[in-house]
Amino acid sequence: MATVGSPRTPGARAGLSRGAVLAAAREVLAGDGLDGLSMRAVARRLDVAPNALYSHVASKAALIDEVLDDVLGAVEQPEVTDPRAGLRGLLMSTYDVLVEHPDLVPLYLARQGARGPNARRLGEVMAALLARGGVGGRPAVEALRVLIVHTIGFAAFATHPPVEPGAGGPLSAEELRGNFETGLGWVLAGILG
Amino acid sequence: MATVGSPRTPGARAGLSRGAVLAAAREVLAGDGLDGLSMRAVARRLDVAPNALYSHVASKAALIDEVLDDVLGAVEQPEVTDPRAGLRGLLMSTYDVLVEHPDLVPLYLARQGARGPNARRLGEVMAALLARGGVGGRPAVEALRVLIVHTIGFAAFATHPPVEPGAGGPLSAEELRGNFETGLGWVLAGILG
DNA sequence: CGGACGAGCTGTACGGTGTCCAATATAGCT
DNA sequence: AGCTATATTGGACACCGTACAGCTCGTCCG
Repeated sequence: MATVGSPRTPGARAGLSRGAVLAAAREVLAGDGLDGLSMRAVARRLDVAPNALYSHVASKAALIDEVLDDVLGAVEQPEVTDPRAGLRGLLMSTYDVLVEHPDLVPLYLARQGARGPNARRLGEVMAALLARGGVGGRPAVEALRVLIVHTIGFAAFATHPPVEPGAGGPLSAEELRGNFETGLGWVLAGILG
Repeated sequence: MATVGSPRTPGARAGLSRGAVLAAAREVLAGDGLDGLSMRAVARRLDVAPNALYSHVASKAALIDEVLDDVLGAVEQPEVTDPRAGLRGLLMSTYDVLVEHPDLVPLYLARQGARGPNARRLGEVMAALLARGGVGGRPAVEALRVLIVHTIGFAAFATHPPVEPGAGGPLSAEELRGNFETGLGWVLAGILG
């Protein structure tokens, strides 16, 4: 999960750390949902005054950004070098990670993905796979965008299903995942020919 | 834009109406952006106490839901009956409408589309087009989902561009629209064969 | 060993939010 | 005219994010 510890700076009392704040935020999120995620709630969970958080995090938005990127650290990077299989594996893993954190998905949605080092790393891996498949430059940027949209968007559907437009009962997680993979196949076919 | 007027109920003072509240909310949104959209701001614009809004709208969430569905009334319904052309036209129009309301897009994103009558009507039209293309039942539901995800997701990219992963300057609105249409073509090819 | 430094944390406070309650004003119907 | 149902108000509650000043304490320098 790639949470880092602080390297013992001078004047540091025993208490908090950036990682602890991050962890507490994720616990609050898991327990009380997105609406329950407030600075005060995080501080309460750490038995600390709300302002104390600001020694470790610039703002609530920054906190959320860090949580989002942190979670992406769990995405498995494919060992295959075949573009289609690699992208499929990477994005399926991304989808799985997102679905494991339902409360975070609307946040990814609202921010169009994360922005930290983990997210950047994933973007680079995807770009490399595309390049290996002969897709580079502007088309690669476009393809990347379609893939990311499809993945986050579908994770959102899986975690926060809206009203079903047609008919049929609620879909199981497996069906949804299959649905995602099918659509992913279409998109990859379009990208890689 | 399909805003409705109230049919003059007894005891009604000259003032407000559900439609007026909706309109004021959209004006605030256009003027001050999403962050500026508060019940108090809407009330201020109507020269009215904040609580007065609650006579016409159940909650802020309900207000937002109605605004979202309202905007969808501007989507052009295709006259064509050919599934591919019809879906393409419908979704391109949806994309255009979404892009015209940048501040609303994150809200569509967060709620996975709208839920009111306009949204339902669009869903039915799409389902009918799919059925005419020989896609029905569960596969139609899946296809619908992929299409909606692609459209809203891409509108989000167009209106709130994240950091570009690869390289190249910022994309123009036309390029983005073309990018959307290309991806849409891939998806439609996958759905309709 | 002692003092200074600087970071972590707290108390307090400001301006904002969504929304509930009781009370008032107003329009239409009988 | 009186009644009733509704719209609207004033006030309040419980939160929110976060800025500022000050205290506490570990660490380092002299």
